[in-house]
Amino acid sequence: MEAETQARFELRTRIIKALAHPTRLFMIDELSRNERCVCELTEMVGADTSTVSKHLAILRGVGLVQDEKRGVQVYYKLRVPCVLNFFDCVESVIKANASEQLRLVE
Amino acid sequence: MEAETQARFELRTRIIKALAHPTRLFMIDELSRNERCVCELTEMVGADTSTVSKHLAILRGVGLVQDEKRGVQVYYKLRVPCVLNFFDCVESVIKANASEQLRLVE
DNA sequence: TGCCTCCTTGGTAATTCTACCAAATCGCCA
DNA sequence: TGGCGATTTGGTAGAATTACCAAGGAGGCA
Repeated sequence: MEAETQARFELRTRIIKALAHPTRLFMIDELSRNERCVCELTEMVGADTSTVSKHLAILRGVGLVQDEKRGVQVYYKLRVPCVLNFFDCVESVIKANASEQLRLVE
Repeated sequence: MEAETQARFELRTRIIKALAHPTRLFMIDELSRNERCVCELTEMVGADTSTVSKHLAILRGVGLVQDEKRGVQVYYKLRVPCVLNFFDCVESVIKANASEQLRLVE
Protein backbone atom coordinates (compact mmCIF):
# COMPACT_ATOMS: atom_id res chain seq x y z
CA MET A 1 0.00 0.00 0.00
CA GLU A 2 1.40 3.37 -0.99
CA ALA A 3 2.24 5.90 1.69
CA GLU A 4 -0.36 8.36 0.51
CA THR A 5 -3.07 5.71 0.37
CA GLN A 6 -2.06 4.58 3.82
CA ALA A 7 -2.30 8.15 5.09
CA ARG A 8 -5.76 8.61 3.61
CA PHE A 9 -7.11 5.50 5.26
CA GLU A 10 -5.50 6.38 8.56
CA LEU A 11 -7.27 9.71 8.48
CA ARG A 12 -10.58 7.96 7.96
CA THR A 13 -9.78 5.44 10.64
CA ARG A 14 -9.31 8.17 13.21
CA ILE A 15 -12.91 9.26 12.74
CA ILE A 16 -14.30 5.75 12.71
CA LYS A 17 -12.39 4.87 15.87
CA ALA A 18 -13.97 7.84 17.56
CA LEU A 19 -17.34 6.22 16.86
CA ALA A 20 -16.28 2.78 18.02
CA HIS A 21 -17.52 2.82 21.60
CA PRO A 22 -21.01 2.16 22.98
CA THR A 23 -20.99 5.24 25.18
CA ARG A 24 -19.87 7.53 22.39
CA LEU A 25 -22.42 6.02 20.02
CA PHE A 26 -25.11 6.58 22.59
CA MET A 27 -24.11 10.19 23.09
CA ILE A 28 -24.07 10.88 19.36
CA ASP A 29 -27.51 9.38 19.10
CA GLU A 30 -28.67 11.60 21.93
CA LEU A 31 -26.98 14.70 20.54
CA SER A 32 -28.69 14.12 17.22
CA ARG A 33 -31.94 14.92 18.98
CA ASN A 34 -30.87 17.63 21.40
CA GLU A 35 -27.82 19.49 22.45
CA ARG A 36 -26.82 18.46 25.95
CA CYS A 37 -24.48 19.62 28.67
CA VAL A 38 -21.88 17.28 30.13
CA CYS A 39 -23.82 16.87 33.33
CA GLU A 40 -26.91 15.70 31.46
CA LEU A 41 -24.93 13.21 29.42
CA THR A 42 -23.15 12.00 32.53
CA GLU A 43 -26.48 11.38 34.16
CA MET A 44 -27.80 9.49 31.13
CA VAL A 45 -24.71 7.40 30.59
CA GLY A 46 -24.23 6.60 34.25
CA ALA A 47 -20.43 6.76 34.36
CA ASP A 48 -17.92 9.00 36.08
CA THR A 49 -17.93 12.61 34.87
CA SER A 50 -14.30 12.38 33.90
CA THR A 51 -15.02 9.34 31.77
CA VAL A 52 -17.83 11.10 29.91
CA SER A 53 -15.72 14.21 29.50
CA LYS A 54 -12.94 12.18 27.93
CA HIS A 55 -15.33 10.48 25.56
CA LEU A 56 -16.63 13.87 24.49
CA ALA A 57 -13.09 15.11 24.01
CA ILE A 58 -12.48 12.23 21.61
CA LEU A 59 -15.60 13.09 19.58
CA ARG A 60 -14.68 16.76 19.61
CA GLY A 61 -11.11 15.97 18.62
CA VAL A 62 -12.19 14.51 15.30
CA GLY A 63 -14.81 17.15 14.65
CA LEU A 64 -17.92 15.04 15.16
CA VAL A 65 -19.32 17.27 17.87
CA GLN A 66 -19.02 20.89 18.84
CA ASP A 67 -18.91 22.38 22.31
CA GLU A 68 -20.09 25.70 23.62
CA LYS A 69 -19.53 27.04 27.07
CA ARG A 70 -22.50 28.76 28.68
CA GLY A 71 -21.77 30.03 32.12
CA VAL A 72 -20.56 27.13 34.15
CA GLN A 73 -21.87 24.46 31.82
CA VAL A 74 -20.58 23.13 28.53
CA TYR A 75 -23.09 22.17 25.87
CA TYR A 76 -22.30 19.72 23.13
CA LYS A 77 -24.08 19.27 19.84
CA LEU A 78 -23.70 17.07 16.79
CA ARG A 79 -21.76 18.69 14.01
CA VAL A 80 -22.16 16.00 11.35
CA PRO A 81 -25.71 14.67 10.92
CA CYS A 82 -24.68 12.30 8.13
CA VAL A 83 -23.29 9.81 10.61
CA LEU A 84 -26.90 8.96 11.39
CA ASN A 85 -27.35 7.48 7.92
CA PHE A 86 -24.47 5.24 8.70
CA PHE A 87 -26.21 3.89 11.77
CA ASP A 88 -29.05 2.80 9.50
CA CYS A 89 -26.51 0.93 7.45
CA VAL A 90 -25.04 -0.70 10.55
CA GLU A 91 -28.54 -1.62 11.61
CA SER A 92 -29.14 -3.28 8.26
CA VAL A 93 -25.98 -5.36 8.69
CA ILE A 94 -27.23 -6.51 12.06
CA LYS A 95 -30.59 -7.45 10.61
CA ALA A 96 -29.01 -9.27 7.67
CA ASN A 97 -26.83 -11.25 10.07
CA ALA A 98 -29.78 -12.16 12.25
CA SER A 99 -31.83 -13.28 9.24
CA GLU A 100 -28.96 -15.37 8.00
CA GLN A 101 -28.52 -17.07 11.35
CA LEU A 102 -32.23 -17.75 11.46
CA ARG A 103 -32.10 -19.26 7.99
CA LEU A 104 -29.30 -21.59 9.04
CA VAL A 105 -31.23 -22.79 12.05
CA GLU A 106 -34.48 -23.53 10.24
CA MET B 1 -28.20 3.80 30.41
CA GLU B 2 -30.60 0.86 30.42
CA ALA B 3 -29.30 -2.64 29.86
CA GLU B 4 -31.20 -3.05 26.60
CA THR B 5 -30.01 0.28 25.26
CA GLN B 6 -26.49 -0.64 26.25
CA ALA B 7 -26.82 -3.97 24.43
CA ARG B 8 -28.07 -2.30 21.27
CA PHE B 9 -25.18 0.11 21.14
CA GLU B 10 -22.69 -2.63 21.88
CA LEU B 11 -24.01 -4.56 18.91
CA ARG B 12 -23.49 -1.54 16.69
CA THR B 13 -20.07 -0.94 18.16
CA ARG B 14 -18.93 -4.40 17.18
CA ILE B 15 -19.51 -3.60 13.53
CA ILE B 16 -17.97 -0.16 13.71
CA LYS B 17 -14.90 -1.54 15.46
CA ALA B 18 -14.49 -3.98 12.63
CA LEU B 19 -14.16 -0.98 10.34
CA ALA B 20 -11.76 0.89 12.59
CA HIS B 21 -8.43 -0.10 11.08
CA PRO B 22 -6.64 1.33 8.03
CA THR B 23 -5.93 -2.08 6.53
CA ARG B 24 -9.50 -3.25 6.90
CA LEU B 25 -10.80 0.01 5.47
CA PHE B 26 -8.49 -0.36 2.54
CA MET B 27 -9.64 -3.90 1.89
CA ILE B 28 -13.30 -2.95 2.04
CA ASP B 29 -12.64 -0.19 -0.41
CA GLU B 30 -10.91 -2.65 -2.70
CA LEU B 31 -13.60 -5.30 -2.29
CA SER B 32 -16.24 -2.75 -3.22
CA ARG B 33 -14.71 -2.74 -6.68
CA ASN B 34 -13.75 -6.40 -7.11
CA GLU B 35 -13.82 -9.62 -5.23
CA ARG B 36 -10.29 -10.63 -4.28
CA CYS B 37 -8.51 -13.68 -2.95
CA VAL B 38 -6.41 -13.46 0.20
CA CYS B 39 -3.19 -13.63 -1.76
CA GLU B 40 -4.15 -10.60 -3.86
CA LEU B 41 -5.12 -8.59 -0.80
CA THR B 42 -1.95 -9.64 0.97
CA GLU B 43 0.06 -8.40 -1.99
CA MET B 44 -1.79 -5.07 -2.04
CA VAL B 45 -1.65 -4.48 1.68
CA GLY B 46 1.95 -5.52 2.06
CA ALA B 47 1.70 -7.30 5.40
CA ASP B 48 2.11 -10.87 6.54
CA THR B 49 -0.50 -13.29 5.16
CA SER B 50 -1.57 -14.26 8.63
CA THR B 51 -2.16 -10.63 9.50
CA VAL B 52 -4.35 -10.10 6.45
CA SER B 53 -6.22 -13.32 7.11
CA LYS B 54 -7.00 -12.21 10.63
CA HIS B 55 -8.24 -8.84 9.45
CA LEU B 56 -10.52 -10.60 7.00
CA ALA B 57 -11.76 -12.89 9.73
CA ILE B 58 -12.77 -9.83 11.73
CA LEU B 59 -14.71 -8.39 8.79
CA ARG B 60 -16.30 -11.75 8.10
CA GLY B 61 -17.15 -12.20 11.76
CA VAL B 62 -19.45 -9.20 11.75
CA GLY B 63 -20.94 -9.98 8.36
CA LEU B 64 -19.34 -7.17 6.38
CA VAL B 65 -17.71 -9.50 3.87
CA GLN B 66 -18.37 -12.96 2.55
CA ASP B 67 -15.85 -15.63 1.65
CA GLU B 68 -15.98 -18.37 -0.93
CA LYS B 69 -13.46 -21.10 -1.36
CA ARG B 70 -12.48 -21.89 -4.93
CA GLY B 71 -9.97 -24.65 -5.18
CA VAL B 72 -7.01 -23.65 -3.16
CA GLN B 73 -7.90 -19.98 -2.92
CA VAL B 74 -10.42 -18.09 -0.85
CA TYR B 75 -12.21 -15.16 -2.43
CA TYR B 76 -13.74 -12.38 -0.42
CA LYS B 77 -16.39 -9.93 -1.48
CA LEU B 78 -18.24 -7.06 0.13
CA ARG B 79 -21.62 -8.04 1.52
CA VAL B 80 -22.84 -4.59 2.54
CA PRO B 81 -22.39 -1.86 -0.05
CA CYS B 82 -24.02 0.77 2.12
CA VAL B 83 -20.83 1.21 4.13
CA LEU B 84 -19.47 3.07 1.13
CA ASN B 85 -21.97 5.89 1.72
CA PHE B 86 -20.55 6.19 5.15
CA PHE B 87 -17.09 6.74 3.79
CA ASP B 88 -18.45 9.72 1.92
CA CYS B 89 -19.72 11.05 5.21
CA VAL B 90 -16.37 10.47 6.87
CA GLU B 91 -14.74 12.24 3.98
CA SER B 92 -17.04 15.21 4.48
CA VAL B 93 -16.03 15.39 8.14
CA ILE B 94 -12.39 15.46 7.12
CA LYS B 95 -13.05 18.24 4.62
CA ALA B 96 -15.07 20.25 7.11
CA ASN B 97 -12.26 19.95 9.65
CA ALA B 98 -9.67 21.03 7.13
CA SER B 99 -11.76 24.04 6.07
CA GLU B 100 -12.25 25.03 9.67
CA GLN B 101 -8.54 24.86 10.39
CA LEU B 102 -7.85 26.91 7.31
CA ARG B 103 -10.38 29.50 8.43
CA LEU B 104 -8.68 29.78 11.81
CA VAL B 105 -5.31 30.35 10.23
CA GLU B 106 -6.39 33.04 7.82
C1' DT C 1 -12.88 36.93 48.87
C1' DG C 2 -14.40 32.29 49.64
C1' DC C 3 -17.04 28.56 48.26
C1' DC C 4 -19.58 25.51 45.40
C1' DT C 5 -20.61 23.30 41.06
C1' DC C 6 -19.25 21.98 36.43
C1' DC C 7 -15.85 20.31 33.66
C1' DT C 8 -11.14 18.92 32.16
C1' DT C 9 -6.60 16.92 32.79
C1' DG C 10 -3.05 13.57 35.07
C1' DG C 11 -2.03 9.23 36.47
C1' DT C 12 -2.57 4.25 36.60
C1' DA C 13 -4.13 -0.66 36.42
C1' DA C 14 -6.71 -3.75 33.57
C1' DT C 15 -8.29 -5.01 29.23
C1' DT C 16 -8.10 -5.23 24.24
C1' DC C 17 -5.83 -4.92 19.79
C1' DT C 18 -2.22 -5.85 16.51
C1' DA C 19 1.76 -7.76 14.04
C1' DC C 20 4.68 -11.31 13.27
C1' DC C 21 6.55 -16.10 13.59
C1' DA C 22 5.31 -21.10 13.85
C1' DA C 23 2.58 -24.65 13.13
C1' DA C 24 -1.66 -26.85 11.42
C1' DT C 25 -5.13 -27.51 7.60
C1' DC C 26 -6.82 -27.94 3.01
C1' DG C 27 -7.03 -28.77 -1.96
C1' DC C 28 -4.53 -29.94 -6.04
C1' DC C 29 -1.56 -32.59 -8.75
C1' DA C 30 2.58 -35.39 -9.96
C1' DT D 1 0.91 -41.08 -1.32
C1' DG D 2 3.94 -37.02 -0.98
C1' DG D 3 4.75 -32.40 -1.77
C1' DC D 4 3.46 -27.66 -2.58
C1' DG D 5 1.10 -23.36 -2.31
C1' DA D 6 -2.85 -20.95 -0.07
C1' DT D 7 -5.03 -19.98 4.13
C1' DT D 8 -6.08 -20.24 8.97
C1' DT D 9 -5.00 -20.71 13.84
C1' DG D 10 -1.96 -20.47 18.14
C1' DG D 11 1.14 -17.94 20.73
C1' DT D 12 3.28 -13.77 22.31
C1' DA D 13 5.36 -9.14 22.94
C1' DG D 14 4.28 -4.39 22.40
C1' DA D 15 0.93 -0.68 21.66
C1' DA D 16 -3.44 1.37 22.35
C1' DT D 17 -7.87 1.95 24.91
C1' DT D 18 -10.62 2.64 28.90
C1' DA D 19 -12.44 3.46 33.61
C1' DC D 20 -11.85 5.48 37.80
C1' DC D 21 -9.69 8.41 41.43
C1' DA D 22 -7.28 12.84 42.33
C1' DA D 23 -6.23 17.18 41.38
C1' DG D 24 -6.62 21.47 38.72
C1' DG D 25 -9.03 25.37 36.58
C1' DA D 26 -13.25 28.45 35.66
C1' DG D 27 -17.50 30.71 36.40
C1' DG D 28 -21.22 32.31 39.41
C1' DC D 29 -22.80 33.92 43.76
C1' DA D 30 -23.12 35.04 48.80
